[in-house]
Amino acid sequence: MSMSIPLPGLEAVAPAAPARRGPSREELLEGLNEPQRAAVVHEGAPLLVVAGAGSGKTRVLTRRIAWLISERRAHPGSILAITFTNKAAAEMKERVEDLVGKRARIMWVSTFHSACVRILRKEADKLGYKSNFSIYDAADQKRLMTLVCNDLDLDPRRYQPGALLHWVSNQKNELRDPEDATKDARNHLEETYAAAYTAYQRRLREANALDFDDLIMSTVHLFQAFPEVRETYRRRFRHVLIDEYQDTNHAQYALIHQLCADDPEQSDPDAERVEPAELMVVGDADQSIYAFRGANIRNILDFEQDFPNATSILLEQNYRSTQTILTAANSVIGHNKGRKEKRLWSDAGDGERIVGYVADDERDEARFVSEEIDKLTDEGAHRPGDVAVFYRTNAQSRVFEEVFIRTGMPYKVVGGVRFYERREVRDALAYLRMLVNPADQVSLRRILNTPKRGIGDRAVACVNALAERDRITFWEALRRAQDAPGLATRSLTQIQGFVAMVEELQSMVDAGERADVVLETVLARSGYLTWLEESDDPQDETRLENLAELVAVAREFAEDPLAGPSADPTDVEAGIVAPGLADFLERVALVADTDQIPDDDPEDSGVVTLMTLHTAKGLEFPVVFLTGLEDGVFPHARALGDQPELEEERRLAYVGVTRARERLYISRAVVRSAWGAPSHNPGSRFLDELPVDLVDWRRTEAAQTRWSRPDLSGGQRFGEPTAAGRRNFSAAAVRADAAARAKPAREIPSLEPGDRVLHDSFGLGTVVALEGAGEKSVASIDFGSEGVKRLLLRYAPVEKL
DNA sequence: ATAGGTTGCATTTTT
DNA sequence: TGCAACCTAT
Repeated sequence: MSMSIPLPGLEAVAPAAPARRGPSREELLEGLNEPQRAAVVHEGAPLLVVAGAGSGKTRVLTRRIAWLISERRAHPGSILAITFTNKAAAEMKERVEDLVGKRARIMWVSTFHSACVRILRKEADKLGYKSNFSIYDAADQKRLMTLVCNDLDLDPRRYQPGALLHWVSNQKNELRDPEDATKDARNHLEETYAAAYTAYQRRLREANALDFDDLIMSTVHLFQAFPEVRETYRRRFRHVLIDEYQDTNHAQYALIHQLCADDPEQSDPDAERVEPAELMVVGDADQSIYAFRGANIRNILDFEQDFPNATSILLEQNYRSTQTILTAANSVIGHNKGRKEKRLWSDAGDGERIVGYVADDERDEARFVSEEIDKLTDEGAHRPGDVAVFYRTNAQSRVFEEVFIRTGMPYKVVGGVRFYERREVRDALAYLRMLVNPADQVSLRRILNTPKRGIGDRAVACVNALAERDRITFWEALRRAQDAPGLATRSLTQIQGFVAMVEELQSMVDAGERADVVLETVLARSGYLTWLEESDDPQDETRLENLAELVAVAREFAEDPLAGPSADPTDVEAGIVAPGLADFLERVALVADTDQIPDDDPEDSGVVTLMTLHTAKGLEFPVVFLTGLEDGVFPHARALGDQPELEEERRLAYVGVTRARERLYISRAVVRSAWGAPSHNPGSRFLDELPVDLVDWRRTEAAQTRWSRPDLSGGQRFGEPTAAGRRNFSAAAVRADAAARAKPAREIPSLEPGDRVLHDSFGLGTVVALEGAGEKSVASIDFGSEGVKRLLLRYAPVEKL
């Protein structure tokens, strides 16, 4: 009989007698309001905590976990808590640890993705993966999809990798595998998409890689296909807590369901019935702003139907903002249809009125913001670090930066190009990834000729041809490059040098060398450092610094005994594993960034924070400027004609407003330059949804139109350069044509159907047909997986073999 | 192999 | 307008 079996290692560290006396009941409930307490002590049925903005949901989560451990004697290893960021997970863990001590460490507090990776590493073989699989992020996905598009010879104008990936992501979020997608394709477009999905997924598998969406989907599929595995985890996790439930997608919902709902098909009917885990989800439908990424607001709206007997608790008391700000927020969000009524309230008093400003243009708006911050700091009321400026799109940050630089206002833009997205950082990580997982073709090909070592497209094509002929991985083909037909001796020598270097580095990894040491060796041995050092591009200076930073991150990681989301603390504490290179890579793949948000150090006055509204979610600032409140900007133009999208924009506005603690400013520009031409924008409809008496308009449109009326002919004049650009286009085409004609004709290989040829980028091919003669001769050549191409022989870099 | 020109693109992005 | 990716000419 299979009783509840803890996972290996659990008993080993289960503290025999926790010496430390836990917190008392009173301590755990101290300072909580009634509904918060109810949520903390709730037992049994699934619980939905509807937590309005600033209502103390993190407190509820941490206290509840502490309560479970210390009052209800739950084993910490039986707790699974899911948050949306690793940062939030780390904070939560720390806070629980403060309450109940070190034993809290063996809880699983992580993101969906980290938790799934942990499960998948253990069970990878069941799905036909190796446990050293790579995790592909957006950039890797794009590279891979681009390869697929070339493979399938898709018209790049009709089928863009980005659009295909978006579609694939949706499929995965809906748990639909390539077969499902193919089966249900309704038209040619969908068939093509499904074919791309199929090929993309095959390539991922060949690379022993999973993308972000796969992490969730594969775990769900694993639990579906292997009931005994599912049961293991169902038995293990007796308490499941999910934060930000409104942002879950269907796949994540399914995963929760597999763990926490009644299991109709328990694998062993004789087994003692496993009671479903106790589930608590926390969220706020009004703050659901990620539908565009697959989040499904229905998950939270339908919770009570999805989980029978569910109860819900409403947290409406806000501990963050003034009543004025909350009334404004309630009023705006009240315009959304079909939402469950919720009214935030505070006993902190009304506070300041909201300040409104209508600017002439975006410059004027930025100037107003800057001056207003100056005033606040001069008065001593606030420091720059208290202030945040929010906007709808990243492009809007530019004017603020320009004006802030000029006025000497210290600021920081959060978002934009991130550390781990920088080219040099990605290169370095690609090296590390291919060392751990040589099948990882995307990483391997990225660094094969970076820095330049004379392994160009042509050599790659030859090796790739060999890989396909012999059905081996690209890496295997590199090792056997001497067998590759058509490979120049020089290229072969280079490849052999590369292979030797990689094998040497791999032996370091196999010996368990620390991540930072491997990284430093990679950078030195590959010639990457020398390459940057010898470059005269001033940007490469920064690149070197970034790499130094990356090494520092790796070192810090290697020295942290509890590092690595994959490293089960259970194992680490038992001395089974130390964090290695693979763990470092996992951290880097799953953790967005080293903290971008400036921390609030009371010692210095800090800097103004600039960010998009999306990034602002979960944060709070004493002073908030909500800018660009114009129809077409915010709400965004693409949402104007669409009710659901408009409601999501409104939730975004709600999120923005509720970030403010004391002072809220709202502003808009009458004229705003949007890519080239200036446009006249009407005020945001959200402005009309604010109670009039709450807003102190410092300047209105009436006041400003009197001075300057937007000049429509001016707009046309601005439009002209575009037309000039169009003319340019044809002139350039003519020039290019002339240049082509002037160029001496290249020698045209005489070909016959059946001839074998080598093409610089398509690799090996067979001539299928010929048309035309002399300079106009065109050959149709079958390049195998690259497809049949029609090539004008005068230009095509083909060589008869 | 690489610079320079050309084209096309332009919401939001916790993982 | 500003950029990034791509292509092409050297």
